[in-house]
Amino acid sequence: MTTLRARQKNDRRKRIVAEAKTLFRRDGYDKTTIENIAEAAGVSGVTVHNYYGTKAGVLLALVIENDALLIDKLEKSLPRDANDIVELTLHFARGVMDHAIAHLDKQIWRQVIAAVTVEANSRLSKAYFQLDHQLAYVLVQRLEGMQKAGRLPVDVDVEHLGKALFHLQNARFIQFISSDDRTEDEIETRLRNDLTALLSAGGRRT
Amino acid sequence: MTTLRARQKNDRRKRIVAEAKTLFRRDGYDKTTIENIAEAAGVSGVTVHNYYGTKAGVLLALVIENDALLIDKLEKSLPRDANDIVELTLHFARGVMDHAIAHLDKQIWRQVIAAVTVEANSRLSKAYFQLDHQLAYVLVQRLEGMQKAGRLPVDVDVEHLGKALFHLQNARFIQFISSDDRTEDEIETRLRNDLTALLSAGGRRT
DNA sequence: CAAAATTTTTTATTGAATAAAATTTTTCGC
DNA sequence: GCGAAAAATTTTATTCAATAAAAAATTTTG
Repeated sequence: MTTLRARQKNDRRKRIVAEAKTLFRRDGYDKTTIENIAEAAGVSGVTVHNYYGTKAGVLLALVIENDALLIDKLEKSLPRDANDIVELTLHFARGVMDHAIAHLDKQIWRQVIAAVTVEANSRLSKAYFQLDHQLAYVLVQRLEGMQKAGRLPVDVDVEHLGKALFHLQNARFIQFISSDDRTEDEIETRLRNDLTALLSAGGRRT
Repeated sequence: MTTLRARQKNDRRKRIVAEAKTLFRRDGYDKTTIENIAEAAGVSGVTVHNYYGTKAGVLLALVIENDALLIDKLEKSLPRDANDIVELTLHFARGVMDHAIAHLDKQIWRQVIAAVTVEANSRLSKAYFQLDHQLAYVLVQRLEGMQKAGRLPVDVDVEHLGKALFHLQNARFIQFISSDDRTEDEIETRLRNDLTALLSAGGRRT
């Protein structure tokens, strides 16, 4: 049995997040005030604070919703028969960037990254990192597939490899959003350079 | 000829940054107010704003000062005769973490990362990224040395490799400061795992 | 239906950030 | 050196995020 109280709370949460997304997209993060969001959602400003702690908290909540979709999307779109690590990772990186830009602009993504860093121990940040982890695992799974198909040396630890690739991709993603005029192509090139350099540096296989 | 005005301005800058460092370290970032800093430095709060824009701006200014020292330190301490990439990078990472912790605590470093992300286009953030770039180049130089000494395949692009290694190290550094109880050893292990996985995944050299 | 429990709203305060006006200090030509 | 002009700081005022405590409203439960 869901009590009335629980349902109302849920409704308010939904309204707050939905209205926040609309306002953030329309007016930008800075120009949207907590009061604006509260008014649009039909609650008081303090209630927004009670629910999400900070303005960035509201932002994180909506990003987390969207990112859950990204995982599904990547799980479907990431090729299972990739020939090499580079192409796999670049495909992954494209998926992440496309998805990000489709939902929020760079200025707002910078706020997201800042928020999960400063409030790294908050409930919402942990949820965010949890999703990052799942995202990295999509990559790990594909690498396992490649290893089984003999396209990757058997002595490679695919879990470590997947996480490393994810980190690299993430670093470049942050670079992508950190400047308004850095293009996806530019970032793709850099990531490709990272990967080819690293992979070619291993050398001397027996 | 340095005018009196220029000298006074310089003095004020120095006082603000020095007092801010003392206060941030003693009371923490959040509990230190701009007014506290201003009072300690003998100026008005608005002057601090005029000089550095934001509280985070003051923090960045002092971090930039310290990071210049880090570059010198690493340039000296990073071994020129490293046998492999892994040991070189781990040494580098240690240097960065040790230096960071020696100057400010993790909570404050989180503010630094957040600040350079949100205000990615500000003067101070650009200066910060510039130092990051120089830092990465210390690594690049060592790699060049290794390549010349025949400890690295000649077809490896050391500039790309150095930047990639730096990014990876940086990602792990951010992870290091993101939780108060993550140790340097723990991070070293993770970075080692990243590197060995990536380097072993390259394979099939002719 | 009424008391108890829960939640939201109201009210108030602190501090960052920003802008404009007022004041002080330095500079520079004479 | 003096005084006007220029430059910088301080004062004053405002908006908004964040937080806390008290008050009010609503739901739950016996």
